[in-house]
Amino acid sequence: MALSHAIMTALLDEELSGYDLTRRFETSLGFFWESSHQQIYRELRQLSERGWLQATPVVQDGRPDKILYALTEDGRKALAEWVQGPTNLKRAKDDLFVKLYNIGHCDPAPVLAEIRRRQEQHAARLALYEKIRQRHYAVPEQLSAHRKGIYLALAAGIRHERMYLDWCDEALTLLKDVASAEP
Amino acid sequence: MALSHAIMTALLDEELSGYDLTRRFETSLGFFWESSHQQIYRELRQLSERGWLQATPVVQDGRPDKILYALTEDGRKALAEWVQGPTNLKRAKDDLFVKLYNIGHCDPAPVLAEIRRRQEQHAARLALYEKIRQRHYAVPEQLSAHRKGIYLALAAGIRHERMYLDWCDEALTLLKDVASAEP
DNA sequence: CTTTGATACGCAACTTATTGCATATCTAAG
DNA sequence: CTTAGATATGCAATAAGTTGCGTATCAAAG
Repeated sequence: MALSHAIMTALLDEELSGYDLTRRFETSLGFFWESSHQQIYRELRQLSERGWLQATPVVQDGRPDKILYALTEDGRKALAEWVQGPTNLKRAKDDLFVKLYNIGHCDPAPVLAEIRRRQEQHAARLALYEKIRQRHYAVPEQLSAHRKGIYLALAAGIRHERMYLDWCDEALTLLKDVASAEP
Repeated sequence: MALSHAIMTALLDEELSGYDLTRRFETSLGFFWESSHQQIYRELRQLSERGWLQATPVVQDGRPDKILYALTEDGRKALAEWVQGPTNLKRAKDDLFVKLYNIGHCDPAPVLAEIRRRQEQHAARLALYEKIRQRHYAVPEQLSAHRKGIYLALAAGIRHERMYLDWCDEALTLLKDVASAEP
């Protein structure tokens, strides 16, 4: 159960609607945690039923009505307990690595192409993260505790993208003659 | 559907039982793809029903009987198609990053402790991967295409562990006064 | 006055993954 | 002789995630 905690984390200091949360999960928090709007809405309903969120319908003018969700005291307590509890480390589960095991049995060209695509994607992400860092987290030592936490998540993202790009270089160099040579 | 492809990949050049596969998923392939034996057995049954695997019961002497699974021609074709197809990139979904967002709202001590635990886990993994590299992949340029692929998965693992360890250092340094200061 | 697009919400069906439990056989150690 | 441990397989229940579809409202552009 982790999406629920990610949602509650997003609600730590603001009330948000399902739609707002969907936006959040496309940026910031979403850099580390993806989710579809369908699942977010379902999770929100379940969390309200469990008493961890307070739902407030808001009638709007000029746009469709919405439901704002706020973290309750119970929710805050449950979240704190989860943060305090143990975290189990999970493997990445990247399909590309499984595909790499198939080189030598399949045509390697599509795998090579995929690595090049990754190179672009990760370069784009890195650029985005770097920009955010420069704008909002230029001097990490001077940030509040809360923002240090967020900065560190961003820093992990930056390190990850750099690492991945370096790996792509290594992979493309090592495989450059494989592409044409073997079937 | 990716576990099924990981299983088929493991069966590329040997017949294995569910038990054997469970072992494989605790080492080698398992460094990048975790799975429980229950799920593996279920997947094996489904893949046999779909005709992608051929199941052969083997009566054993001295130990319990088993079922050996081999990749069929159809299975090989399906796997090749999957390798050729697009790969969608997935976010890591590490709970620890969500927890980082909670620093400043919760007691940060347990998060710090978790980062130290990660440091140990990743150091251990790195040592293991390095050992495997030294033993079997010392000169990557001279490997066959197939083993180059496996080596690159290992290389990604090594880079990942190193990157994570560096990040842990950064995090612990940045948070070292937060631990005592804020509630 | 119609289309496009953003906002706002959700159901249903399906697949995938996790957790807990259960059952055997045989070896080797004590 | 009994117990621990490796080998070998599985069911059932639950949780989590994905995919496809459906319903609205309203603004602004054409």
